[in-house]
Amino acid sequence: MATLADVARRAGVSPATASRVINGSSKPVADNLRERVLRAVADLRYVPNAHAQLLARPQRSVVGVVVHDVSDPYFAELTRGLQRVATDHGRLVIICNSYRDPERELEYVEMLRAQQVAAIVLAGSGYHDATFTARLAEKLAAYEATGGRVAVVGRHEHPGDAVMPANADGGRLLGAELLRQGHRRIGVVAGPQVLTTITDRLDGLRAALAEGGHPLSEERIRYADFDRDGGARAAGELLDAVPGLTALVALNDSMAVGALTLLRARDIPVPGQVSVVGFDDMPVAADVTPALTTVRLPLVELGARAMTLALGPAADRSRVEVLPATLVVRDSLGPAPD
Amino acid sequence: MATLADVARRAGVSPATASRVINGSSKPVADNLRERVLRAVADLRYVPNAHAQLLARPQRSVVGVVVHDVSDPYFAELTRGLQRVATDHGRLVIICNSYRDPERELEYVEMLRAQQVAAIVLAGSGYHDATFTARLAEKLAAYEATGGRVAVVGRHEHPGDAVMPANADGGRLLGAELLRQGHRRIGVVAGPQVLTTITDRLDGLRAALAEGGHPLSEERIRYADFDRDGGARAAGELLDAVPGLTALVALNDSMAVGALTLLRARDIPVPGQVSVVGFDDMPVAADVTPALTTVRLPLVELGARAMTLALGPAADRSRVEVLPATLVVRDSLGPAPD
DNA sequence: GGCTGCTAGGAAAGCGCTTACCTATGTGAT
DNA sequence: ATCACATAGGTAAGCGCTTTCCTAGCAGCC
Repeated sequence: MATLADVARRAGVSPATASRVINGSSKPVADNLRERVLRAVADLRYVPNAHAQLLARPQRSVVGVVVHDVSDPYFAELTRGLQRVATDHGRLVIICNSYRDPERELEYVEMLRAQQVAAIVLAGSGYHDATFTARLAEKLAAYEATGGRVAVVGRHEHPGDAVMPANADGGRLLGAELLRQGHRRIGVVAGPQVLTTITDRLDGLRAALAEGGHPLSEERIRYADFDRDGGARAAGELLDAVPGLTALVALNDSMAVGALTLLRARDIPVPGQVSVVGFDDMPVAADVTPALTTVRLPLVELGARAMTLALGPAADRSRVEVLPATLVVRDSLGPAPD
Repeated sequence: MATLADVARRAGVSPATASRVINGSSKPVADNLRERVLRAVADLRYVPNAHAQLLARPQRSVVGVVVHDVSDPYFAELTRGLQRVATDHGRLVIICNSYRDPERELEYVEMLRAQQVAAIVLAGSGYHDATFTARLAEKLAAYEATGGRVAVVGRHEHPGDAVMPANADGGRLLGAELLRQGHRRIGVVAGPQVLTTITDRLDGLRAALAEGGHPLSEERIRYADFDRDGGARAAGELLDAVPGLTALVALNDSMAVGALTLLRARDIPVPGQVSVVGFDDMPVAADVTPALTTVRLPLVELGARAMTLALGPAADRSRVEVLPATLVVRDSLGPAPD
């Protein structure tokens, strides 16, 4: 690897001068020297060593992002927003998949700190686990103490900057619409109960149903894995457990698709006999038949805002932005049968 | 940020000793000293500066990945394989989205070189553009000259290690199956013609049809954008241009879904009147109605193999692994109507 | 022509770490 | 008791870069 010294030697100047030319320093350099340096750079295919640069002038050029899993469409969208803003700021981004393992999340924060990243964005859902939350907060504080910036998306663990989707509002929208269409016997296909995202959505749904005079009873909620199979299984259990069920609320679209699959397998018409609604408005929601009624979260925007907070000027106090949820009406929800 | 020197001072030892206990060096250290160092590390929440470490002992801990777009399910899957292996090797991964912009790809290679990443994995499709290919090869060579490792997935540009999906075989499988089911008037919804992935798939399809005695005529191919809208538009044009068309081959699943949408909008039964096949077997392929017959590519495996090559021992000569494509039969392909 | 005052370029320190090399201590053998 | 040797721990160099500080050279002025 060619070094600055190599370039300087070849150009017949001091490393200081070479550095000044390469970084376009404010200090003026004679044109002939400048040219010689530039030629040497080209000849040697010199690229400055980012680590040495960082050591000499602490100006971080990489940001870290911790998500549950980039290959999940939810995080793929979120990440797109994060990346866009990071790229606009000239930053590279390290993406870490925690696969919903809190321990791994902690490890990654540590590794990112060691990498001296400019900022860490933690995306995903928080956990109902006080011990973990405390340890995470502690690690983040240690990182921030060294000048790092932190922003979280969709989770509450951090006392600083946060961008939140209106999960509870989304649940509320769904509940209200279901009631409006006459549904009373409603089953809920929920994800893992430890995730705050799930409980937030559920809280909104509960509130809307209670306000409408038809409170949700706990035995009509099934906590399952956050994917198709989990959705199908939970839907099956609910169908068996609740006679006369007219609607299924899945707390994300993957589970809703699973529920749809199960209903088709049982030859139950959707929405003729049972309506299904999802959450997140993933691309798949529009592609299935019937197309899913769901709640749209501005994921790209959420990611973009989070990265903007993380990379923009630090605020003296914590900023929390909430981005609205909207109902997307498609075919999978219809009026309740008599 | 606490430094090694801080730790050493607090523990009352030299930086050398502190370094030795922290890195578990082979040199033995007395237990009481070791303990004091460890306590100091804990007290100060010391995390070694990865850049300084890298400068002192050139042992890269980060790898770079360049993809078209992580939020595209194709790359999401690929990336999952890449990440898994990188994580197993204890490496963090920087993911760069080129958004199919060759210029940006080049820039990223440069930035990754500056970051001294241990390896660069270039994923996606190559371009039919000799100038670009040469420039890319040159940049990669410069990077490799500094000890970096390079592997490519799904592209031919690199003289070294490569992992390839059997794109042509996939096209061939589709062609053969179409013929077997009696289809003769076949339209092709292709992606951008500059992508080698597209032309490879097309070549396989062409070969199979030609071997079956029904060569594909060029006016039955429409090059469009690689997404739903492109697929819908191209499908519409083909339907209008080719009377009696009985099958539509889309060169990826997104375009196939677009085609399906268009056919439904025109009330054309699938596969009753027109069959549709896709490529890639993305999750959505199983979710649409009718479920898509498509070609499965082992994407996770492809990514994993590429990262394994990139992180494993260097070979003296280039290794090219081809991973097989398989036909996934679902409902969207039926026999040709009379 | 001699002085001041500026400027372009170089020398060198230092960022945080690892490690080769050296010193001082303790051990065992004689 | 003396010496040789092994060994724990320290000293310092150096990784590649930036930047402060300094020097040498020059122009401009009286």
